[in-house]
Amino acid sequence: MKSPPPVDGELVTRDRLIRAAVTLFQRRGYHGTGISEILAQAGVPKGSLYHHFPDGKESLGIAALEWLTVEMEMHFDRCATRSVPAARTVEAFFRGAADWLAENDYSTGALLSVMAQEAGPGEARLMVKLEESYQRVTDAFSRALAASISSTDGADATALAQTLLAALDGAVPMARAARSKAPILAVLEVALTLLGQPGHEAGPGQP
Amino acid sequence: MKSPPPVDGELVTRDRLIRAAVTLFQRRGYHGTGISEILAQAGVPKGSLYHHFPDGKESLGIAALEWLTVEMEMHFDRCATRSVPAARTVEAFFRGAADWLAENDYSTGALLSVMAQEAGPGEARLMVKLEESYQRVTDAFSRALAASISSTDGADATALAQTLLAALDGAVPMARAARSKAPILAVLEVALTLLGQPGHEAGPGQP
DNA sequence: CTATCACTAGACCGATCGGTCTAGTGATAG
DNA sequence: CTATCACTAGACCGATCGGTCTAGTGATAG
Repeated sequence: MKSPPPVDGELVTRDRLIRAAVTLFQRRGYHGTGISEILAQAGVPKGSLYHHFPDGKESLGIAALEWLTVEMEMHFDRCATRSVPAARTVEAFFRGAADWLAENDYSTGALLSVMAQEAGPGEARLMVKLEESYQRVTDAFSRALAASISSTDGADATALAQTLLAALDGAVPMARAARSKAPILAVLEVALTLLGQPGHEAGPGQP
Repeated sequence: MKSPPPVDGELVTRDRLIRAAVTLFQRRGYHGTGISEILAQAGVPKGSLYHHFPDGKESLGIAALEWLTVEMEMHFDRCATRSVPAARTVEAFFRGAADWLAENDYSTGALLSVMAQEAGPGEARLMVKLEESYQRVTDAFSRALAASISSTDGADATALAQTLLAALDGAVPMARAARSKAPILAVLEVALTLLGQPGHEAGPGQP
């Protein structure tokens, strides 16, 4: 082994590719995004892509999913360790998505959801990764909820996390089509009634 | 004007194209489906496509959305006129989606949701149609729910319809990735608690 | 100073994309 | 019998797709 990564240099190019892939796949979907667009956005030549991802687009898709999954796991685990009340976790999650959509002119979307709907038998590895990612994100969300709901009602935290994640994933394209936060906020409102009234739960705030 | 449509002959080719487009867009998304695949599945030559849809793929996408929208409006309006209880409407809707997914080996998806996430500024007409379709489907669903819930809780029927539709649209790709009905059924379970307990509402059944 | 190696750079590839265009074909109107 | 018209059929188009391959380049190890 020669160059033990100069800490930059190795990761920078690879990471730029992943970040560009995440952004563009969210905007236009997996099949709707060309390799050349990713290259242009990342400012990287084609040779570098196939050096870092010898298996090409599908591997890049998998890396994009991994990146987003880790990002969400960290977010939810932060909520969990701070014992953020479930209602606040959900509200922040939904409002965050709505704001982020608005800031990007409603041109961005839910990565897992688009990719899961586009992937076919020709992208078997992508599909496997999608299953794993959904599982990990749901688990992390569920842990964040469980930290505060103990037993608010009969539904257990996993089913609740799955439902809320699905509701947001479904509301994002609605908001995108309507060019408005309204669908997400409407869904949030209903979701909060599911957790007991909006602001009524106590719980230690963030330090 | 010469041939006033022989009732068949005009519609058959056009409809075959639309049906093929719906099926394939659901499976692989809009950008993931090539014109040639649609042509092959419909058994129609290229010339016919551009005769019936001079504006090409985007028009076909719009026609596919219209077809699905009408289909869903009819379904929900049938529920409404028969005064099917809300819980039963929702249960049938979710279970129907789960069964249909399973029957198709989890290769099919939610048309509005995929297309809304893939459409960009280059497909402006598609985006406008998507907004309209979401609106009409939500309205029809909401009418079906309003027929029986009067005021079950504070949430009005429109917000509820929007939420349940979003939850299903989000659960479908989860089920697809997991190759299992479980995510849809879990979401259904939670949804039913939102409407009062699963089977507890009375209401005239179907004649 | 030299050999090695990770990585960059982009020319080039066949395949497929969505779309156009010309030549029929066959039923109808007169 | 003829002209018209909706429609079919598919050859053909340039552009772009994802992917390969060769030629560097520059830092490190010895």
